[in-house]
Amino acid sequence: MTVGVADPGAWPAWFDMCQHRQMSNVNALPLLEPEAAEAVVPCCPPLTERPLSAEEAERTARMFKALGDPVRLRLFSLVASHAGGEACVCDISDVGVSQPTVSHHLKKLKEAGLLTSERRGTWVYYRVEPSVVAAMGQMLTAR
Amino acid sequence: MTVGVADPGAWPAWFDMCQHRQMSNVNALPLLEPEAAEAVVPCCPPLTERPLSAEEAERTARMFKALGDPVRLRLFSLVASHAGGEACVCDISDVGVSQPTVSHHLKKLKEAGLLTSERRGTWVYYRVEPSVVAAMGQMLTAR
DNA sequence: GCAAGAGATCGACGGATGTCGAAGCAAAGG
DNA sequence: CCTTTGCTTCGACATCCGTCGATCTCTTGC
Repeated sequence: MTVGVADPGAWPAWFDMCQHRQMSNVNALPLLEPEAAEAVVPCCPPLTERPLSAEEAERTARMFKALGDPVRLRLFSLVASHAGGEACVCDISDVGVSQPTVSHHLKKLKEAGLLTSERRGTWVYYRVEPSVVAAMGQMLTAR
Repeated sequence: MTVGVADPGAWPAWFDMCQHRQMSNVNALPLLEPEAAEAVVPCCPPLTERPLSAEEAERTARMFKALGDPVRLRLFSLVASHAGGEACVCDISDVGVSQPTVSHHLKKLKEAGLLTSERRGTWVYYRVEPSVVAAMGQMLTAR
């Protein structure tokens, strides 16, 4: 079954916030209602739009930090570029560190919301969480 | 005068690679010659395109790591969103840490290539390096 | 039930990193 | 020249973090 984000309390709250639409009029009430056609999008506005609050920075930094390690970055790109959109740990374990270390880094990526995992039989498969990655990309948008 | 990236040997090589044009008409060629029409492209391909090599991961992780600290992220967004595209240190020093610490983090951001600095009179102004930020954004592209 | 294989967790260790106060340096005025 | 102001550098310290070997858990197959 799907394991998903390891720590359930890690970022559900902000992710909900991030799901809010943000267009012209931010009259967007968080609850009910069939959201207006367009953007549920950005969550996190471009970093150029306005200064981040301390809390926003805290949450967001966690995601960037997850990609701030060479081994994790390789693991992530291995998963992201793997055929079928997912990869078994055994498929990506050859990054020059021990197996416990690989496991450790995959856990970090999961906690940051960048990956999800699912056990199927003997193997555990990881896949990327596109919405979170997209949100990060948004923040680096030119304007 | 312009200080630019602190350590000149930090990432010049790969940055050259990253400078290659990529769109139809980003004809803004810094130097001589109209290279073949289209894409010499992204420098850093999307992370989903292919697994990163160890060296690529090393270089790239340095940039993401720079944004992997809450204080640095706030400083970066303060500079990025500041009127005029630049900010004096005194304009952005109110992030809850001591002034030496602010200076330390700005240095890190500079070393990562995300910011440049220039002294004008008594003040030092920081501004973002758009091409580097864009390159990071590229890597988080959906495909 | 038991052995084997795939991953996760634990505990330990060493090096990296964020933080501060103190001191240094540079420009601008007196 | 000396002071003030803005910022960087230095040294010290505590914490975080990446790494590993050993161990544990879970699943499969005999």
